[in-house]
Amino acid sequence: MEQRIERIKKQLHSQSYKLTPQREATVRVLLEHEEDHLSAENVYMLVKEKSPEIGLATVYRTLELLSELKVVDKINFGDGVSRYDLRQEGAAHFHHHLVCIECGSVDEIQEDLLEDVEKVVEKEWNFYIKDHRLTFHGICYRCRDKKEE
Amino acid sequence: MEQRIERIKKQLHSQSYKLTPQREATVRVLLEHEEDHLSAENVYMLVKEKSPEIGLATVYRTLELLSELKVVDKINFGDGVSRYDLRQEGAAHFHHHLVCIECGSVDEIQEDLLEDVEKVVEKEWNFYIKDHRLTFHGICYRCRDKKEE
DNA sequence: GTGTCAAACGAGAATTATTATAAAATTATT
DNA sequence: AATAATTTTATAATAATTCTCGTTTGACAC
Repeated sequence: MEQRIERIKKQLHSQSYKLTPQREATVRVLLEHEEDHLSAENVYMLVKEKSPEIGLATVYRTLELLSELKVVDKINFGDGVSRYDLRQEGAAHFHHHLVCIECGSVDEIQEDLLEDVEKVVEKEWNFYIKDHRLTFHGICYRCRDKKEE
Repeated sequence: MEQRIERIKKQLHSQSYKLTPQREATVRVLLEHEEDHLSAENVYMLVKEKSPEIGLATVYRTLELLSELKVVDKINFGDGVSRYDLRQEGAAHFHHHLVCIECGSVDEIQEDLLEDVEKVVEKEWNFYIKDHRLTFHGICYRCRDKKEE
């Protein structure tokens, strides 16, 4: 945890940004909820518990900044809210998501899976891929189990 | 064109919805701009040209309805606006997109490409896939050509 | 055709997420 | 400690979308 914060601090400094207490508090919340897909509002409320003086705009700016630095990914599942997801350190590519249309849960797939597809796209469409977003909508294992009962 | 409208009309009727003049005008705009990825505002302005009395809320309501019926897909490229895309008739799956980070163009890939990936996901994650969204971000062939000049 | 009733519409208000603004506070540096 | 630049706070502004509600329309029975 401390090491990751330290590395993020260095990353900020290398572009002459500061790791202010507000930014650190925000990063800590993201690290503590790595599994989740928090909205800006979610992050705001969680940060407020530890640092009640923080403003919503600061959280937005911090998330925007972290997004630019590729520390987090800003994603959108079509529910009108942006969600922010910590990138795995050293991950070349963005991970995928499984959104359950029954219970609304969002699971992550860290494996790449798209290598072959990307080769085809690069070749057939002459498109130089920098990043990708892949989301599956369907029914998760939990809801499937429930139905069998 | 007329046949597709006729089929959409039947689809609406089968769920006891009406194809009102406003709805028909909206569908016509979508058919005429099948290549594009129009926002609700875009659609509204185009429909207004032919049917100036139409209201913005009606366009939103119609797009929402068509989205429920799977006639259009509501997509979100992360620019804060929802876009609406006609589904290919009979297409089992939603098509993919290539978003160029230089010129902002959006191209479509109609081929499935994900069959193998989906098999893996269904099996390994025990997830029953109903639909998917796949978007690549990168540099399109037009911008690549430009750079070589 | 006319009456009826639910569905759909239009106009504008309301809501929600996000961004901009400006004054005050903080930070690193001298 | 003073300075200058960055960052924060609080609030206002904006933009996309949805809601409300009084009015209109369309489909069907008579």
